[in-house]
Amino acid sequence: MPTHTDEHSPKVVPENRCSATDDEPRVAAELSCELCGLGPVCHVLEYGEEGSGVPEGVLLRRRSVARGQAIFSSQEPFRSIFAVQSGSFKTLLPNGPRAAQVIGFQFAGEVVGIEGMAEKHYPYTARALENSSVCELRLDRLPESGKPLEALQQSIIEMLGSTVAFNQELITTLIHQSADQRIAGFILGLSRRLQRRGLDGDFFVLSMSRSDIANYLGLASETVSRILTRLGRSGCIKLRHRRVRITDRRALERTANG
Amino acid sequence: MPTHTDEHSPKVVPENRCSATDDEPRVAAELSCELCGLGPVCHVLEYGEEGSGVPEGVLLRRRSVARGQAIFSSQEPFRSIFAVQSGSFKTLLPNGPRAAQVIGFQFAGEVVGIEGMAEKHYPYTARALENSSVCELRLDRLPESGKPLEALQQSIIEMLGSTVAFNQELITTLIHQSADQRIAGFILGLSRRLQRRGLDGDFFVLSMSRSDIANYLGLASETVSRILTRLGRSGCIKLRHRRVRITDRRALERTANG
DNA sequence: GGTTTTTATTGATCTGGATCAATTGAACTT
DNA sequence: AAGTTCAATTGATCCAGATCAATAAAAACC
Repeated sequence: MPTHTDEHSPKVVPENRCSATDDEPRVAAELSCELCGLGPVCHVLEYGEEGSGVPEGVLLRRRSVARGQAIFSSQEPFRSIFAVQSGSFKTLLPNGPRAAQVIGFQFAGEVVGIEGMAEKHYPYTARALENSSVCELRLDRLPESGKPLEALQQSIIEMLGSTVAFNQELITTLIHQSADQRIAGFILGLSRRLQRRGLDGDFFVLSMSRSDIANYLGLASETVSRILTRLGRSGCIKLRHRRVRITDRRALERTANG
Repeated sequence: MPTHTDEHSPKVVPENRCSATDDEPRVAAELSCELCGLGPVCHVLEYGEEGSGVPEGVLLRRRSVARGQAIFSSQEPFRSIFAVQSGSFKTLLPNGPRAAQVIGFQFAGEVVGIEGMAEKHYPYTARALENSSVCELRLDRLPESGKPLEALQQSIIEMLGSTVAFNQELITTLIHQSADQRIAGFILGLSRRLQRRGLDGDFFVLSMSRSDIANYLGLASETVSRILTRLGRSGCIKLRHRRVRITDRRALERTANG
């Protein structure tokens, strides 16, 4: 009988919870181009510059994506890379008979789909975790545009390089870290990524489910749940549903480093 | 890392032969350029063509590397990508206070170091597992050579793309597969990679230690040892010291798939 | 050759996190 | 407001693989 709730805490929000005044952010604001990871690429293409002569819509297009909808699917022929303008996505690698493997999450300002450029087909599916919007860059139309490719390719190389680095980090994490370390590190990672794009890194919404997190980190969803509440009890974070507030970053970092 | 598909038949007779008397192969033969993963790149640069006009030694250089020696180290500024001509290497990601993480193995015909191109510094150290030789391609000298970059960059993009794909596979493996599956899959993977370069895929030498394998697969070295002998007892492989012969590929594949 | 050092095998025990199972709670529908 | 459905929490149990420990076998060295 887990009724430790009522006796001592009348109507007060429990310690490890966010205060009731923290409203859910209704619709995420779109990120400005300066903070976007596609920035360098767009700059090469002279978007955002005055009188660039390239008609908007040929190479660059904005789309909104409903929660649960995919912007592209695994095996589809490659056409475009996308930058998240608002909202968030998960990427899924098909995994034979088993359920798909979550191999990444993307937030505002981050780029999805470059891997497709190398392989000619998207290797994974990208699915919106909430109502979102993206910038689509039609790379397959680039030759027609008459733009020089060299600088663009260099940007692509750099983006692929950071993807490799990120994945190698993840591999190390999966091999060496305990479940607690992984989850503390995951929260910190999200926080830093949001901050990099000028968003709030201390209070944010986990747009993905517990089982998405579990799948991504190689854990059971029950374990994720347990550890999140434990992190709440130990004062590192305040957690309510999918809203997280980092209350003791130091302690969280200590947990992440073992 | 698997890069592109070969259409030529093997020209090199590998020294790690299939003799019943288990002789240690003394010095592995060097791989021909047709079977090398750098092939497309070299082709772009018109190496191997008659009268290419580019003096050998400016862009391309051959080096031999003693066992235990590093061809480049993590954090060093990027200069070259390398193709393994003979022998084998492991790549090591520094991992804070802990021992370095093995993030990959490279064999004849495979390419090492491209990730450095994106980051301007090598992210990892590449160390020879045995006496080996490499082809060094001085990409930093490329601008001076007056060669067009576009096609080369496209090859780099493709190589980085397959690295990403390979790592994402590895992540899935680490998350979903049991220790037995990982090791069976590891052996099969080595076998396929050797075959792709025209080498013997049924009998080969594990040039890396049990703990290198363990580190790479996220296991304890004792577990690797135990499972290897178990695979031996079940008739999938014959194992003596570091020499492996695949005796029942079917069964091995069944083990790898669970 | 013999001696030391490193690497691998095998056994015995222990544990982090998976799995099974039962509620509880949110978010949609109507 | 009351179902209905899906996500999350919490508890109890179990096991794959880590860890500890003790040889054994290669490789390296003199």
